[in-house]
Amino acid sequence: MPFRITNMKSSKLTIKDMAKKAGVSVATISRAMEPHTRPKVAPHTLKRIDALIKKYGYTTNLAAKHLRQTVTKTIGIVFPYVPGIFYSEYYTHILAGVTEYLLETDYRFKMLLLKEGSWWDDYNFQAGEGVDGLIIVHWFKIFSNQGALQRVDVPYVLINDFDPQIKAQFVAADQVLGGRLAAEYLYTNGHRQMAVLTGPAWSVDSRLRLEGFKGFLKEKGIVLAEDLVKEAGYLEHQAYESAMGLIKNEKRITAIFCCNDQMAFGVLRRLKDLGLECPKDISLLGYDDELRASLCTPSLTTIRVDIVHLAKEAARIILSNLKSIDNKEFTTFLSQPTLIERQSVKKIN
Amino acid sequence: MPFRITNMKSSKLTIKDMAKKAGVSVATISRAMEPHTRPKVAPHTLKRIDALIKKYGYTTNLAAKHLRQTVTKTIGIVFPYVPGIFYSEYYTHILAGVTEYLLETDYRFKMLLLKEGSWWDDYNFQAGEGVDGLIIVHWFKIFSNQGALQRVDVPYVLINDFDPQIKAQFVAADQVLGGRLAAEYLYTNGHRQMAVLTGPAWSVDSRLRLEGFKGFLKEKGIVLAEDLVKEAGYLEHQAYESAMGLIKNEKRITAIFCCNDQMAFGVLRRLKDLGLECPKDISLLGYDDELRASLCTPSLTTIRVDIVHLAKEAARIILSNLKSIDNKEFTTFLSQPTLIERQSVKKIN
DNA sequence: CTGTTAGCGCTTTCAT
DNA sequence: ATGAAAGCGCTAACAG
Repeated sequence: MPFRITNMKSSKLTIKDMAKKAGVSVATISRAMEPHTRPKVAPHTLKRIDALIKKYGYTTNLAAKHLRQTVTKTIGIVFPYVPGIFYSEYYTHILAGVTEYLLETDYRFKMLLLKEGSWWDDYNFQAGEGVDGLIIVHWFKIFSNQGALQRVDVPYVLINDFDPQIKAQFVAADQVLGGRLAAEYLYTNGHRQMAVLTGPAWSVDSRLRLEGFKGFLKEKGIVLAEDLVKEAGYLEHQAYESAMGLIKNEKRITAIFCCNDQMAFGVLRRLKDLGLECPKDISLLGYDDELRASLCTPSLTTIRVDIVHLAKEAARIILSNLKSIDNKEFTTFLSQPTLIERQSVKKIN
Repeated sequence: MPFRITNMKSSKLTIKDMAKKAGVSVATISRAMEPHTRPKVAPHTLKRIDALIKKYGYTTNLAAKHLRQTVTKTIGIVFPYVPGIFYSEYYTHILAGVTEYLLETDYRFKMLLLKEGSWWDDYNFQAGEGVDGLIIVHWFKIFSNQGALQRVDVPYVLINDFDPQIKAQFVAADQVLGGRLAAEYLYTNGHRQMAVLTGPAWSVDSRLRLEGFKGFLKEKGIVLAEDLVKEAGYLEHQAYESAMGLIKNEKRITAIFCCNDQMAFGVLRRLKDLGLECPKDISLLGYDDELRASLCTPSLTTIRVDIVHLAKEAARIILSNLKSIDNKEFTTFLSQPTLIERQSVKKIN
């Protein structure tokens, strides 16, 4: 016999109901609900109210509360609504870092997923939905429209995808350097004919990594052929597909630089399926240093960015900005990537 | 020269401001903001309003909006605020599944983190903070107090931690069966002296897994000694510590069943540091089948639950319940775990 | 210590 | 097609 739920929303108790039950005014109930106003209520009244609240399970209506007071004691993080994002440690470690930091504070945490362009295209999304401050990931993907970012109505910090044009607080890794490190390492190991698998077109970081990579090679007089740079959307399965063209290319490449580890894993699988060996036949260089990178065979040489640290930093900055509300500076926190040497790159001479 | 932000919140445009600018009433602006009411506004008025909205970047205040209308077109997920949760695929894959499903709909997604007991202890948390339906993970951790769960004011679905006592919609894996599979496999491979590393005390699932494990052994006349069952909070580093006592125990164990993979990885590391070999010296059995399980050395034999599928199912159910608001049944979706055989268990005779 | 009251920004009848 | 006005549930200023 199935049990039925009734829609309790309609019968939700309001502060008025509680006031009536307790024989006090709504103001008194209100005061009893917040730690810092509780001392204003007489102990015996408090006791009675608390009992009632417990009995009926009254909770304040947040919408109403936030309409009155703007402080919500909540930090939000915004991700673009792209498929597969939670399979990538890049995103989950941002979550890990931010929440780890916030857990030690009295701030709540909320994550919002935004469809592309939603912020602007449908005017019904609002930046500060119950949030005092915002950490924004892939701002470019969400705020592709001119100036939309400046309209966010709470203090915010952008993680990565650094763009000096944007006057905003950034917490980012030096992706150009990361790209350079990759190129330098491959070059030093004797590689001259290389290919690159990039992230999606909207990714500023992917562009910067490529820029750094190309930049170093250019200094060495090497130009990366157009057809040796392919987009694979940061996705493992897409890289698996795209790798084909790179490997079978008439220009015999000796190494592939993947703009994230996920894509490197895809290429690795493709190589195996093709009966090729890494690094013997083709060397591979990743980016991110995901957990799997040290476990796969061969273990993956990759560029490491301490994203958890970056995320904690973002949380720290947002909270500090909240304290000194209208007097903050656009500092830019830039973290240095490092190369983690493993087994996926062969030394050739 | 640092650039300054001014707190834009204070200067946020309201519907009144827009009405004045457009020379219409607030009602007209309101109608222009929502697709289904837009037809009620004359085309030329609409055009003028749209331009203004674009120009000033006006967005409606969600708190005010939700105070009037209860529908938010948003599904929320609630996690307990415990450290390390985003390092575990168990949680990130729940996120992956739910969002993957929701992405195909016109629902927004929001994730909330709740500190232990917050729902009840501080009465200021409210279930439906801008959410039409809720997916709740580890309900027991959040709603440890009697009846608090029943007070949630929106339709909800609980993922895992199945308890037949609770009259609610569950989407869960059959953890008892999972535990049985583990015991059966070890038993079949000749193991008789085994130990177990469990999740935190509040985890219903961990308890169920252990129950199933013990249950099977009991049928075979084997009783698990008290001191061979240790709690390690589902955490890798904690398992690394706890493993010590199990391994050095005078009762010479031949295998350890870990209630999640993370803990198995911790034990694996401990074994290595102790100069012991898995599975030669001690066999290991995990639970969850994380990505790393197939990559570590030795690869980990583990119990697999399709958590992504479970999560999608939860999202599907919540949406379907929302359609037929006060006429839903407590169906319980139970998924079957399977054993993934790899290299971490030795056959002994 | 407690109550009265204005009003946060919006949606939605009800008029016109 | 548009406007006037009530009121969602709450907080905070003010009065007592």
